[in-house]
Amino acid sequence: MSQTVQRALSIVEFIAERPRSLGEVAGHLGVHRSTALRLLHTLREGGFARIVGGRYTVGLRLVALAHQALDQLDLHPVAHPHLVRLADRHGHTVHLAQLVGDEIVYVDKVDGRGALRLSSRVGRPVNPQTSGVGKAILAYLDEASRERFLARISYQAYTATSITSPEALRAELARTAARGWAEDDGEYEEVVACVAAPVRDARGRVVAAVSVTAPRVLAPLERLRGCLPDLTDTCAAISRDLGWTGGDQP
Amino acid sequence: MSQTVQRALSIVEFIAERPRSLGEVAGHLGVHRSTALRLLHTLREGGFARIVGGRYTVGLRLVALAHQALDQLDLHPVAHPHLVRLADRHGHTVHLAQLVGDEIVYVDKVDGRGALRLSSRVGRPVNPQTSGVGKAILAYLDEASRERFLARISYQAYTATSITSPEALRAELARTAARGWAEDDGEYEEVVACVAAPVRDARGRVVAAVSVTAPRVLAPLERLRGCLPDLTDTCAAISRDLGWTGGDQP
DNA sequence: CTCCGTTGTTGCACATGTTGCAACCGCCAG
DNA sequence: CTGGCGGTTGCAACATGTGCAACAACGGAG
Repeated sequence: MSQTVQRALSIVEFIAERPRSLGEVAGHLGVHRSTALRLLHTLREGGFARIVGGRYTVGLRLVALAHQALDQLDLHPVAHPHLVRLADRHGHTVHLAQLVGDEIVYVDKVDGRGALRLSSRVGRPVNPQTSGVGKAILAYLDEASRERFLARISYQAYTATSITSPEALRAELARTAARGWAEDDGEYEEVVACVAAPVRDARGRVVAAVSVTAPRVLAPLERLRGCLPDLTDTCAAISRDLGWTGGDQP
Repeated sequence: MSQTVQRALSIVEFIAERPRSLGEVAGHLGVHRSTALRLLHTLREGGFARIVGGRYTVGLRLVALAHQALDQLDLHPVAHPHLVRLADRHGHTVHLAQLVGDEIVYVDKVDGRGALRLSSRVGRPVNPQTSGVGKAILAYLDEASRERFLARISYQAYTATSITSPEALRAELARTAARGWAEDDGEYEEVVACVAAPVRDARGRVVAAVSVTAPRVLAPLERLRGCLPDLTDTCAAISRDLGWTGGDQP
């Protein structure tokens, strides 16, 4: 493991929070100012950091690489037009989460029309047990993979409706599989609800999910359930674009 | 300058192109496989790389940091809803480019409805002399800044309509300033045209520009000019959201 | 205007972290 | 079964990264 590279990556994380001075970076890393300066120079030269008003912030080359990486996921460019239309028809925020390796992450987000913004962020992991997209993916994993996920979950009680045990989550996933869609009824943030449905790849495996999400004051769960026919049609269309040929709903 | 960090960043650039094996990474850097392996392990641990099917590709943590960085730009979250609506009304791709330090970069892009995709990419620099957004920003820079930009441009003739001299560019920028908008008539890619207008910050300085862009087969320049009232209104709205209070068009 | 403290920067000696090597393991094709 | 290839690891050598001391610039207080 490379200590120098770890330091550099740690700097990038630190300056992404908000612009930072050289001294703050040196303090954060616990190194001499001259060490921090050299690391920052190298990050700047590579486009991963830049200086604005005497403070260091993230460089635009990193942003370009991130977009390049998203385009490589295959799913994002295929799904994005569908998500935009779905968000447009319902006026609510739409998320796409994908199973990437052994975690589920948000890979796209299309904002709804309202002024309220949801805190989810592309690139970040999903809470698999509280989020609609997490449950919509977990419900269709093979048992061994699913149990590995369940074993890693902390079952924290974020709100009164959070799922707090593996048994309760298994029951919820069984319900999800039976009806073909998942929901989040304020289980992570009390004021947010969503419905979600799975997306299949060419071989019929569930690799992603899409959700329609809104603050409950604007759209309680019952109202979001009204989006389900359109949502599951959208997921079927994305699945077909990925080469899935199954006739029934994904 | 840190050689080890340079190597790590070079690895991230290399694997962002497409997934790469350990041997390819070692060959690209000119180092031993064990050296490349240690660097990749550190990048993986920091979330900047991951393994898929025995090959290394970009990690999702980098994607999350990029979105965080874009949110820090102040402009992107403010402008994005306006861009989405503008793209929706016209059905064409909309770009937002921002003056960041001493370069102009694409910071947002909302795809149009057609199947054709434009090659522009968020995070990447703009060609200031061929692109509408580049010209819309350059036209309003103070003379010293503008001349610095003009001095750095290579004036390559990408197409028959490219601007190929500083004099021609100065004339074009004067026209842009006089009429309040810029255009790209296939100057970088012959098949693409656009119109663009400037965005001002709270102090009235032009800090960004928005363009409506389309393949010429779908929307020749004359047709895109029809979008100009809506485009300049949108830029005025974004400018007001940034605190600009000038009464006339930006 | 002067002085002091803070921040950013640089040259250099040296400590240490990085590096390549050799060997190993697993896999696959012949 | 064998050989080649790719991924991995322990270790000694050495090349690089590091902290230190000193310097310059800047801003604020007196």
